[in-house]
Amino acid sequence: MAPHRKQIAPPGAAEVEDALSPVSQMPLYTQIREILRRRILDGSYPPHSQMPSESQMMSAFDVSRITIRQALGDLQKEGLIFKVMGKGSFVAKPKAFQSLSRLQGFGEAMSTSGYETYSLLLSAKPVAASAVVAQRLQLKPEAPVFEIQRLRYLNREPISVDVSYFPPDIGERLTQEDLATRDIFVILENDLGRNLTHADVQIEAISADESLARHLDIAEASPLLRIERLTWADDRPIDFEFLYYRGDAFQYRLRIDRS
Amino acid sequence: MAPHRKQIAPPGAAEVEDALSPVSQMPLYTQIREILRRRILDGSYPPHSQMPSESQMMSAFDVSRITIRQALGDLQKEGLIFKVMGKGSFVAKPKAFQSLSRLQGFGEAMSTSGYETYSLLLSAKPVAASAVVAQRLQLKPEAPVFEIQRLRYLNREPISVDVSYFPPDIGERLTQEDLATRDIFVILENDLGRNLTHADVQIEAISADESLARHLDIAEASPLLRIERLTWADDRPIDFEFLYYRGDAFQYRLRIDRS
DNA sequence: TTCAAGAACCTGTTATGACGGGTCATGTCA
DNA sequence: TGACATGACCCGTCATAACAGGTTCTTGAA
Repeated sequence: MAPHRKQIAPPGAAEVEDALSPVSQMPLYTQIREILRRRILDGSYPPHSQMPSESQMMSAFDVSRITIRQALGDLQKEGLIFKVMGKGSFVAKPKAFQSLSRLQGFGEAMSTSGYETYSLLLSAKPVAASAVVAQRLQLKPEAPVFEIQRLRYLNREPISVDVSYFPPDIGERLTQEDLATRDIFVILENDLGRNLTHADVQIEAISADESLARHLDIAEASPLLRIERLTWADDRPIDFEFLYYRGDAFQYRLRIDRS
Repeated sequence: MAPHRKQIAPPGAAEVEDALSPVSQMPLYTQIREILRRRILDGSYPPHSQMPSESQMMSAFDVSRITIRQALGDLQKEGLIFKVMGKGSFVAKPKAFQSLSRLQGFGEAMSTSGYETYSLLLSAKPVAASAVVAQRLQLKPEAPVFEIQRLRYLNREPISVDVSYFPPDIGERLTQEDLATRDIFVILENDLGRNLTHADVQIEAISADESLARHLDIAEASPLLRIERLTWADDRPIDFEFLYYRGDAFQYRLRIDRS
């Protein structure tokens, strides 16, 4: 048999509840995972409800169990569902703290708090992806990427250095936009029509090196928040950023729920 | 064949580099995952080094590829290794991290990642609440509160100083518990029957002062993550903490959703 | 009627086999 | 010598097949 690259749209099968991406390049388990995610988020599968069993999904999507399990496993590790042996898979309680931890651009977040922000474009040029950048953006090492370096100001004081990496096509389009006053998130969504879904964030503390200290107008070795943020649009990484915030001028705030 | 419940210690096979748990109940992939984790943590597989290929591990452990892949997949999810298609699996730069998506105690979070933690009790005594502490715990300034200072270790290295404030009744009961090895969260929930609901968190970067530097065995002015965390139980603030994490050894990770 | 043994499902674990597609070293040909 | 083709090797994806062990409902015996 030739299982590979089979797409999930079965010929003339109207009884399958969901028409999957017709000619998608994505793996089957990814397609199924996204369908299930959509059903959970739009309420088709309400919180605490039991999902169809693995064998039911095997029939519904016409794939093997290993494929279903990979999709479910992804959702489980995300925390969207949980499984109970002998019983089935269930929709987890939805996170109710999104108000305080929404994926927002810096300007978006600050302007709603009444702060005044703008950016100084330090550089915008194509470069070869470093190992980390390539891995995060799912590209080959040394693949061409677009690098944008900005210095962000809050109330006329420099507060952060942002180094962002984009796939080449996106980066080119961004240079035509007004990066000084507009958030990249807003440009990606409104002008480029990308559907931002979520971001993975890492936060740590480092010392400012000479370059960062000069840009941020602080002493060398001052403490900085270093944030690594990978933003996803429809399950494609679209924006990988290093953000260096002045430790004396910025705080990250959020609310965390006990599951 | 009867593959299930086979243990990994092959009869009289001395050439297998690692004698696996002889009569373990654990699944094979779990055993293999833990062996690989130990090799990474003890330096047998140094950071950035390439690990044996999946087929080599298949032979070495005498299991099928799906089993190896499940073990490697777990380690990858944890961030302990990363894979590059066409090349192989590699050991990631080690750095402890904690997910911010769930409200967890430090020990809870670390032990699920296979790290070893314990605490050294620096002090535990009643004090008068400072302005900030009183405001957060909704008490009058100078009201009596219970202060607990601990030095937390991760893999035998000091990683954070925790200063916690509790209402007096709670503080007294906590001193009777084993604060060295048990999470305060767990004690509050299980022993004191409190229903933890959420926490408000602030994160910033600061420089280590002399006292923190001495406790954490780092140079003065090294970068630290300073976390202020107010934990709530049924809409009453119950635990206010200052956490000072070494910037070179710890990071926070989270996923933020758009909308 | 009560209770225990199954039956029927469910997820967990594992083996085997296959093909797709990326990486890299090597050898061949111009 | 240099560019290119090739093959060995590696991870990614997917199918099929089994058995282990937990949950739940049915059924038959005491």
